[in-house]
Amino acid sequence: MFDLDLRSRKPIYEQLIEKTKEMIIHDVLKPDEQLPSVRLLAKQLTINPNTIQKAYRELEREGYIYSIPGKGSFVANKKEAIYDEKVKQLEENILKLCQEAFYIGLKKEQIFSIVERAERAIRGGEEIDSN
Amino acid sequence: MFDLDLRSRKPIYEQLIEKTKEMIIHDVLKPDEQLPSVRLLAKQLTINPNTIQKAYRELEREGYIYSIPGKGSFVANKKEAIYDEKVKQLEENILKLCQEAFYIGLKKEQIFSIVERAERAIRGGEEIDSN
DNA sequence: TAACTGTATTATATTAAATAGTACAGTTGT
DNA sequence: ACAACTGTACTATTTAATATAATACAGTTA
Repeated sequence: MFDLDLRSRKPIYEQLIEKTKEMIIHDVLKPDEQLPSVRLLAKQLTINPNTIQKAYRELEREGYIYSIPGKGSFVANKKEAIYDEKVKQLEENILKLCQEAFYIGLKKEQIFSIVERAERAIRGGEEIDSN
Repeated sequence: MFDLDLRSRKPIYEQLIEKTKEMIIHDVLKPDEQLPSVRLLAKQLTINPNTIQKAYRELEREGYIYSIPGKGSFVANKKEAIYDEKVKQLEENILKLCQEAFYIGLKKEQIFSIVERAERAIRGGEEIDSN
């Protein structure tokens, strides 16, 4: 579930934050679903509980989860806000890359074909949604 | 010229590598043009010469520049190879982002409009090339 | 009450990044 | 020949971020 690369140059807590965000955005973790406790997850990942807590603290600060002392940590039900932010961020990144691509001479058609390739890659692995 | 953010969480030498690559790709630095010496650039950026050398060493390893002991460091004239690699890398990144975008529900038309916005942003600031 | 939960704190260890200093050999222009 | 450049190499040290370790406290749950 929370599989992360302990030998990466990227900090563990950052990886954990990213993975958790992804799972929330992709609805792998449902709203109000309980997350594993800091101690349990630390044991499972064989890392320190403080590292987990650091990640959870940041996730709560950004509104992805909420924590109740004594009860546990849960997925926030603010999917719209989070989703909108994610879309905005994606758009920014795509825009930036496309500008770079145009800047060094790629043509619009080349980028369109990449977009279509991405669509096929995704649509191929999912049931058709009829819209 | 080599303006970089000394307070970034990103290592200085990595920033320097990226900036230099950009300038080479964008032809701001021409083939066989001499780069500032490690000592001079270190003084200009008020950082340590070793940090510059680390960046130059990596740039040479990747084929972006070549260094001649006693003479200096120069921009490599392998633009085609570097360019091809850059294009490939850009395509990979765009593909990845588009897959992510499709995955969370964006439509092809939305991404196309982003691509076109990027094109306008670039074409607006350059003379038309007639192809 | 026992065993969970989140939270907080302090101290320590580890590692990467950056600095500092020195040295050696090749190049360049005077 | 000489002074002033160049790249390169090496060791030692400092700094900051990351991660660990060990506790502690309070609320929750069965």
